[in-house]
Amino acid sequence: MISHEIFHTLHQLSRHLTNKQNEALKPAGLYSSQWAVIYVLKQKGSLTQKQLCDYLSVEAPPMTRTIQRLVKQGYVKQLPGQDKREKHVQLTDEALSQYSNWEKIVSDVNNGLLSQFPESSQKELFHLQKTWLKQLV
Amino acid sequence: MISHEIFHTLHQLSRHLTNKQNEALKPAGLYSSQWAVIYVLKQKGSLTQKQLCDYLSVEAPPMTRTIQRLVKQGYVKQLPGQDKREKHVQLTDEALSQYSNWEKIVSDVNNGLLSQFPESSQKELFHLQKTWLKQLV
DNA sequence: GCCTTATAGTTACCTAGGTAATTAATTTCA
DNA sequence: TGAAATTAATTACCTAGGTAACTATAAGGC
Repeated sequence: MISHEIFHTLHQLSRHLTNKQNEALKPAGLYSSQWAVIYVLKQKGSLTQKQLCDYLSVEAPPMTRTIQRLVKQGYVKQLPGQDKREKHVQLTDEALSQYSNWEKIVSDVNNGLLSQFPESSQKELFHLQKTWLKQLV
Repeated sequence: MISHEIFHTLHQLSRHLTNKQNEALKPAGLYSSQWAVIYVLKQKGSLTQKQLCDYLSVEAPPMTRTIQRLVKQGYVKQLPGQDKREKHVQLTDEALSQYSNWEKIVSDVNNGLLSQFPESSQKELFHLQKTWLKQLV
């Protein structure tokens, strides 16, 4: 019965990686959950909170909190949409000007975490994860 | 730059699996974090909280909370050790008598989550995860 | 022996993410 | 058109896990 071990190892890996990312982002005043939102917004431009939830597979309430913190820090603004229920979220100029710094911080920590792990293994792992996840969702 | 995708996929997988386990355990009145403790205690017999933290790679405060809930539910007891700072934790008879039910619940949900994922892939994924984790810790 | 340091556990407080219930705006449909 | 159902976002409250500060016990150095 290998299932228990797979789940446990995956859980530990996930926590470890998140912790390391948070540690690296701390000097920048950001948390990993905030970075995830910023990263998506940088690529997509403007999204409703619902769209952000769908992209990141997160429920609405935690998304509301993460965005409100980003708004308070001045990194994100919420614009009312045609549909008045929606809030269109986008990065501020301040966030755009800092993006490359943040991107470097995250790239560096990620590369450090992967540095001893051969690229072929990375690709294989990624492929397996993606395949499994696709079956589950 | 594959790193961001690996981290994101792994994070999503971990959340999804935990959510499914919690859902399955709900009728039994248990949470996945409690099950993790019970599972270790069943195999090891009696452990101090420190040892439990080390086995599960969890900090002391969340372990205290999880154990206190298990104590309140009558599934775990804390015995003072030779070293009076320590608390030796072990399963109660009540927990032992229910263990096989819980074990079946978790096995079933785990197997369900893995049912479409070939066993060779499971083994490969587990191997890669374990290898990576070993490098990180 | 005594004082300092280390360790086990707890408490308080933080982020991350989940469900349930609520509100306001939009759709649907009879 | 007007009532009912749906949807986007929020609020309140829960578990999960992290750090910092604290308490009580144990271990070491003098």
